[in-house]
Amino acid sequence: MLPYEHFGYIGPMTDSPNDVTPDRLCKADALPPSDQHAQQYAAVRNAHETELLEDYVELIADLLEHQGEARSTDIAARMGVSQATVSKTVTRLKSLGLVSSKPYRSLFLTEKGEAMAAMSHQRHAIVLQFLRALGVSDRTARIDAEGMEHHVSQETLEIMQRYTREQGHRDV
Amino acid sequence: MLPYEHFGYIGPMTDSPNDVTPDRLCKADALPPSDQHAQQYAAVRNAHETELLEDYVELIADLLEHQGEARSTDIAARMGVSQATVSKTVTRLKSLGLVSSKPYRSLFLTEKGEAMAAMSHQRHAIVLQFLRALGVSDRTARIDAEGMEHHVSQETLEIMQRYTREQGHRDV
DNA sequence: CCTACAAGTTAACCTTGGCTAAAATAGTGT
DNA sequence: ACACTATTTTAGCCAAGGTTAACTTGTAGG
Ligand SMILES: [Mn+2]
Ligand SMILES: [Mn+2]
Ligand SMILES: [Mn+2]
Ligand SMILES: [Mn+2]
Repeated sequence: MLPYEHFGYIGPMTDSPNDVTPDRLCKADALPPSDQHAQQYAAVRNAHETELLEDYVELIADLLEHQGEARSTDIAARMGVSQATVSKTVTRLKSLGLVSSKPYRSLFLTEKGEAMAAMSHQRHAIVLQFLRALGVSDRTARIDAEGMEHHVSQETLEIMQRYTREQGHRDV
Repeated sequence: MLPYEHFGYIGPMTDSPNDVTPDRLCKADALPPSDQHAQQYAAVRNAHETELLEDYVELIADLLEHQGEARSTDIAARMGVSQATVSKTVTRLKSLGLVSSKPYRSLFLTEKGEAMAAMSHQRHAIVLQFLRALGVSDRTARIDAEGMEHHVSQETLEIMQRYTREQGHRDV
């Protein structure tokens, strides 16, 4: 069931970027202080709380823009998930005030939902364009961006933006 | 509860890397075909199935290396989670054949667990070093890497490695 | 108009990953 | 040996995100 029977091979690689390991070859790198380490994991758990919501509102906004309406059938197809699952998640989105709809009708975003969609879309685009600028293939960049986007801080986003901009001016 | 009341501001930014939008200013960018889009989300769901396991075995390996033993108290402290939660997750890790221990004793990794820990550690290190090479601060890089690592494909990992290596030779 | 079929909802179930509170075990010091 | 403390486990709770199967509603054709 779990896809971890095969561990995809990661070419030749040592622990440090340049092979030599100049100073201390003892004790790899030490663990960060316990409380800081805990905050790292907490940040990840935090991101997990909102990522599905972000993907939903982003997708709903895209459907509204590109097809004129957001039907839960389309969401189910695009998310690769059953309609029942979409229905339940939409209930949650409504209870959070992100989405509005009348029963058996198609979906709309509230102001708050639109704001979240806009932020998510922008962040998603920055990550995707950055990966492409790095040289990642379109297909892979889309897959990686879909997951990475939820774990990229403001600081990193700005650096990615700058890299993409400069890289775009350099060669193309 | 949900931390999405405030939307962290992302500086001035338009949709395309260079501001001008040369050709089509109509219709942003189109949605990918439905089945491809579904595969993106499926890949993310897939990563979510293993990421906690990966973090656990990685942490257990680190504790074994740096402290000589892996006690569930330490794991709980480092993960920022209750001991009961650790106990339950460890049960799952054991049932998956990744961890072994006798009741009330500290933890060890099986062969399989060590293999997973080694892969995860390596991938984590590549992502962390890449972020630092990009110019992200240590603290932020650690936080982002903790989440991103689980969503970075082989292809992207190799590109990150190459970037880090070249960047390391360029200035430093 | 009414009937089929498509679309949406609900019910019942499952696993994961959190929690608290209480019970069991291990280890330590006197 | 025994009692106290720290550690680990268990039990019972919860929410999220998934499933299938059955039910309801909307809509388009004849
Ligand atoms: Mn997105
Ligand atoms: Mn996403
Ligand atoms: Mn890791
Ligand atoms: Mn991680």
